[in-house]
This record gives sequence, structure tokens and C-alpha cells, in this order.
Amino acid sequence: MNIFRLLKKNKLFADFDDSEINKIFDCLHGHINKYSRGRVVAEAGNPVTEVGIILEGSAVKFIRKPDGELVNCGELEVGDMFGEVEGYAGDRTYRSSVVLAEDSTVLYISIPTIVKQCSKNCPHHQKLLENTLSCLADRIDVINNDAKYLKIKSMRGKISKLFYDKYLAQGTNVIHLGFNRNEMAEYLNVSRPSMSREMIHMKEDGIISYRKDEIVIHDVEKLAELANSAR
Amino acid sequence: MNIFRLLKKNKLFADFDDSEINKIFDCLHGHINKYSRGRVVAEAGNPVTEVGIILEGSAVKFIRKPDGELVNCGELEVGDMFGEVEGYAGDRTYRSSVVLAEDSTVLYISIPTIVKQCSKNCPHHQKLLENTLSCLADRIDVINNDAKYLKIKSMRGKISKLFYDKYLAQGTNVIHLGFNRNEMAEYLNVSRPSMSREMIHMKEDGIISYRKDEIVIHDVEKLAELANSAR
DNA sequence: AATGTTTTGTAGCTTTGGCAACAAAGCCAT
DNA sequence: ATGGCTTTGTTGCCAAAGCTACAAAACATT
Repeated sequence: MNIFRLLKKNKLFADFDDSEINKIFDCLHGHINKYSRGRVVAEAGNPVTEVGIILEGSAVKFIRKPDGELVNCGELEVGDMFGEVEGYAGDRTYRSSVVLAEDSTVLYISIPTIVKQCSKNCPHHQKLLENTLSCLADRIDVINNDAKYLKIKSMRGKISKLFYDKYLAQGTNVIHLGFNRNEMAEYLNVSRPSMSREMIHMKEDGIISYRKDEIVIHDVEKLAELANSAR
Repeated sequence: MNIFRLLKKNKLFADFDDSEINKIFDCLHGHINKYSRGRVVAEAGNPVTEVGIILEGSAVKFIRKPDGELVNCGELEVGDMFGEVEGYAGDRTYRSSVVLAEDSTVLYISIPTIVKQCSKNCPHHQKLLENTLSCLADRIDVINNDAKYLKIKSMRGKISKLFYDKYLAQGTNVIHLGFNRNEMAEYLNVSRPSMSREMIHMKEDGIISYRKDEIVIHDVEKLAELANSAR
């Protein structure tokens, strides 16, 4: 296991060099645990004292509804972390439980030591703090953007905004979704057939054409207008 | 102007005592500006170097759509701030412009000095950093919860979740919304008449009754079930 | 009390999009 | 190629919710 390579997948450590990563185990109280599949590494309601980072394996997040039903609310892959929001918010308890989906290795870093500067004023400590801040701020940006899709009421508006955003991000008329139809429908919070139907109309109107994951934008003007005027 | 009282309305300084607030002007490079109504204190696209806090007056946030149209995307009252997300996220430029709605006083605090520990390792500096982290993390919590409402598709589900959340928060069967119907409809992202219609049905079904801002929950069980099973 | 203003309730009509069910096409393996 | 499996396209029906417009009530102000 190359901990250096693995950790750099994580936003908190993306710009750390190997020697800095080594220091994590000193003043940040970093420690590594190996668990087997099915292990519950975070239990909703329990206090959060550490950020956990998946170094090997994967996990699933669950929330428990009042009626007892467990609802999958996200997957964690290598480099993903848990507790990085709950550890600073509200009453500092886990909102969701994290269950390992396979045998996994988890690196923990103590939250109080991230926040409190140690006496040495180490630069890597400083860096971690800044990264934590950007990580949270970036997250807000992402969620805010996702919420925009949800607020648009018309099917055409949702689809247009998604395609237009991808167009802006990828900078070409031929965009790749990185979604299949099901996932796209789920992301936009609509039913797949209804979405499909509207995509056909947009094709008939000469705005787009598509084949599977690949969307060709024929009328960028129109798409932009639809995306921006969408209510 | 009592800067101590005013600043304590802000989440970053809520737990500061007066002597600590005074130190803001030392190592945090705090400074206060007075502006007149209409002044643009933040321009979308410009780099963010400071967090701004409204001490007197109020402001409106606008985003400019590609077609040039300005869209109101939020109001700022005394104690509210701007730049506290953009200052740490992405390319650190303002997403929106902030225009003062009346003659106002604004306190600025330099972001780099919030993040970098000064040599003195002052405790208030430390506190500010922790507050910034909780502020961002709390925000994520709030947005995440708002998004839940948007994801629920049925009218009854949205209304039920809103009322149930208020019930949990207020701990009584007689809840107060803090919304008028228009605002409530806007928050749930639905049309007011449709919402009204469904509220009537829920009344007919003996789940709730209401008069203006005051909602009485007659069947908590049922409401909970509706709120939690809502898709 | 009278008047204007805002908020809330009501009704009818229309559109949208959900849903179920099925068809067609792609994609793998054997 | 053959048969399973997944993804995508297609259809029709129907319920849900949007919208306009208006009525009624509540509230405020003179």
C-alpha cells in the first residue's frame, strides 16, 4: 500500500509532498486501522472526533429513518472521507452511519488537532487547515449548484441546464455525460421516460442529438437561453 | 454604534467578548467603512480577499445571468456577511455582486490573516478559525436539508416534511411557521394555490388544522409517516 | 366605520410529467 | 450465432400540480 499516492487522492492532502504526509503521524495524531467488510466505522448519533479517510476498500453511508428503515445515502471510494462535515457542524455527531462494503483500510486524523495549532506552527498543519476550509467551501458550491437543478421546474429547463453546464465545463459541442440515462434522471430528480421524451422533443427541435453517453449540441444559443431562463 | 453588540449577531464572533473583538483590529487587519445606498461592495468575478460583515444597514445579492439580467439571490441584514464562502472556494472570486440597499457600515476582515496563524498564536484568532469552520459546516447542513424538500416530489410530502421538521424543532403540536403562504410556497418551490389546495385536503383528512402562521398538528403519527416516506 | 392593502382561500382549465409496460438495441458471455 | 442481461427508446393513460382569475378575509390607516 502506497499511502502517499492514496492520500493524494484526498482533497485535504492533494498538495502534500511525501515528507509532509509522514508528519501526519506526529502532531496530527494520524493512525491507520484495517477492518473487514461489514464493519460499522461510524454510527449515526455518536460524537465525531476524527476525520476518516478510506485508503483501501470502500464504504456505504446510511441514514436511519425514524421508522427504522435504512436508506443508502452515498458511497465512499478510496480517497473519500467521512466526518469532515459533521466534525465541525452542529452538535458534532454523525448524521449517518458508515459501513464498509469490503475489507478496508482507514486513516484517522484527530479533528481537535487539525483545528488547534500545535506549538511548532508547522507549515503542513497550516496547509491542512486551509485545505479543510476550501474543501468545505467547495462542497457548498457544489451543493448549491445541484440545488439549482432541483429548483428548475420544467423538464426542458433541467436538461438544458445540465447539458449547458457540461458544455461550459468541457468546452466543446460534443459533450460526454458520464451518466447513463437512469443516473441522469436520478440526478435531475425526474422519471427516466419523461426525461427521454423531452430529449426527443429537443432533438426534433434541432437543439441536440445524441447517442448514449455522447451529446452533440447543435444550437448552443438556444440551449444557453433555455438553461438560463429556466424556472 | 455598538460594534460589540452588532458583531455578536455574526456567527464568527458570537462567542467573542468585548476585549477579544477589540483585538480584531490588530492582527486580523479589521477595518470599517461607511457607504451610501446603492454602493456595490462586491462585484461578481472579482477576487475575494476579505470577509465583509454588515454592521449597519442592509444589502442585496445579485447574480448576473449570461444574458445580462440581474437576479436577486438573497438579502443581507445586520450581522450577515459576504465572501465567507467564495473566499475559500474554487478560484476565490465572488459568485454574486453585493449592492447596499441603504446607507450601511461594513466591517472587513482579511481572509489570509484569518487562515494564517500569526506568530503570537492568539486565542481569539484560534476561535475565529474554529467558528469559520463550523459556520461553513453548518451551512452545508442547512443546504442539504433544504435540498431534501426540493427532492420530494409530492405536494403532501413536501408540506408534511416541513411541518414535521418544525414540530421536531419546536417540540409542540402547535407550530409557528415564520412564513406566510407565499414564502412557504417559494421555499418548497411550488405554486401557492396548489399548496393551499393540498393543505385543505390534509385538513379534511384530520391531519392538521391552521390559521395563518399557526399550524395545529392533530395526527403526529400520520404526519411523521408522510414526512418520512415522502419521495 | 370606511377604505385600501395584503394575505389567504377557491375554482376551473390546462399542461406536465409520473408510471407501467413493452419494444428495441447494445453488450457480453458461452 | 445464441441466448441472457442491461440500457435505451416508445407509448398511452392519468393524476398531480401549474396558472389565471377572482372572492373572501384579515389587517392597517385614516
